[in-house]
Amino acid sequence: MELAEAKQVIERALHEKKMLLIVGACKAEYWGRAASKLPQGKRLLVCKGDGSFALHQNKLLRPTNYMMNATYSLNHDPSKSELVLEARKTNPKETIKVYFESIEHVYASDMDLGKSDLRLFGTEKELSDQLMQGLDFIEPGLRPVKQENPLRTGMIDILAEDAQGRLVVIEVKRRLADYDAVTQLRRYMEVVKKLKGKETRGILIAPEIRSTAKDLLEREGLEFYKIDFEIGNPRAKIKGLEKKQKTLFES
Amino acid sequence: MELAEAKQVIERALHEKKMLLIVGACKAEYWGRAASKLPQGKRLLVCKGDGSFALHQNKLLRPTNYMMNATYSLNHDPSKSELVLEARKTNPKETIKVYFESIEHVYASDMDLGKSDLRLFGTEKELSDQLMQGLDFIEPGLRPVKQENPLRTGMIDILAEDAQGRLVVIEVKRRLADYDAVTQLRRYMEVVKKLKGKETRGILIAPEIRSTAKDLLEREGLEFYKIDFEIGNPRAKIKGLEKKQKTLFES
DNA sequence: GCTGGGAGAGGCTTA
DNA sequence: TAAGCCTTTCCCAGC
Repeated sequence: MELAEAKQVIERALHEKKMLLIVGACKAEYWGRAASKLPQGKRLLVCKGDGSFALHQNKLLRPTNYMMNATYSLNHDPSKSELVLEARKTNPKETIKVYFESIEHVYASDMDLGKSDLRLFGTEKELSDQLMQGLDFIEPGLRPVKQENPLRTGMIDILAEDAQGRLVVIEVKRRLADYDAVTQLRRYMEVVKKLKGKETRGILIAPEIRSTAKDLLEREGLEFYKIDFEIGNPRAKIKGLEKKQKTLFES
Repeated sequence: MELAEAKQVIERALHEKKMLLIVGACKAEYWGRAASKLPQGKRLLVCKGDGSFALHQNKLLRPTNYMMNATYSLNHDPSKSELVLEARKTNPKETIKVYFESIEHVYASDMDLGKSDLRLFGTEKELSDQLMQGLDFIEPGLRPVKQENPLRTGMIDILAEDAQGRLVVIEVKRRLADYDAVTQLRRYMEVVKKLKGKETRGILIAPEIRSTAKDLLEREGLEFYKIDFEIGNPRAKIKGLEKKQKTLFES
């Protein structure tokens, strides 16, 4: 395809905020939060109606170069037989230059910008909501008190109270809990204990826990419950639960 | 475009590991680590040669649905006038089904899978390499001992020794350091202190630090140096440095 | 607009 | 494979 011809199509597509696809041989340079150089090669460039810019190779999910809220300038230098697309943005200031040596394919589609209409199920918030409905299945008399309790240094997922009137800090993870999850829980537990000046427990609820994280958790006298939840529609359904070690306060 | 015709092109492209682009009206369902439903709408589907699958709307950088290492099955039900592309993978087990009602455009390009040929500058590793060249500009007599020192629970970016022979654990961040960066540093510092049984310092080097993180850092007696570096080619250049509070061991 | 934190994070490296 | 961690993380919700 002639570069001059491609330029026409591209300019029009960008102006009309269409979904623009370009397949061609190019090199690219990026300067902004970091910097990068991409040598010559055949690539796919996708420019979306909202100013999203993504240059893809034929592997991996993520683009090699990308930009949000880009504004474009397009320049064709016939003497160098090169079509240069420059994407810019401010805050932070970034630039990507794509130098097309040849263009194999251009396609522009009038696609609705629409709102994000994806409905996602099985998020951490959903799981937390479900737990707020009741915690008796974990332990009789354990009842949720407050969800998303803000502390200076983070947010307690669920604050609860057990049958003995002790405060229970609950940290929820929708997937493999790691070292950070446990240090988070410990931190919140310590804050609450200091704040309220009474015995406080810390419970981590997750489908799984990393071994090193489990070690720390046990050393700190925190509790872990393995939760088995079904990703459902419209909400996560808790299928099972398994206690992984004794409570500090159990004999 | 006829669905039956599209099916031929798509099947061939997938088999030949070409970069495949499909623009069409579809709905989609995902089931795996979470679950999602995407109602009818015009979208772009990109299937790459390495099995990367991404369904894009005309906004945002990230796809609404995606999968790595997908294997495909394609089915055309003429009675329902529907072309169904199913992407599957195991570990974890995931499925995406895309139901095409109509297809506006299909394009397949024989694009090299190649190796990742992007050269990126201004990474943390680069910054760390630069610091390994010498730390005298931070403090006279401070010298790097080891880079990327592995611990059971993580990696020390730089282990150094100061003029007094004390071990210094250095954590480097290329951008705003957060609470986690400080807990990381504290963890490594504690491990080293216990291991070596002698006075140990912990230094965080970053262009900026979050206020809550700074609080923790100061409470823990750790040190923060604000680094000002220029993203260069081929390496980050350290332009300036500012000490943000006194060392524990200073009067 | 900036800030904080989750994500179906992705992707890389090493044990 | 699991663990740990960096990323031009992206993205959203809250302030």
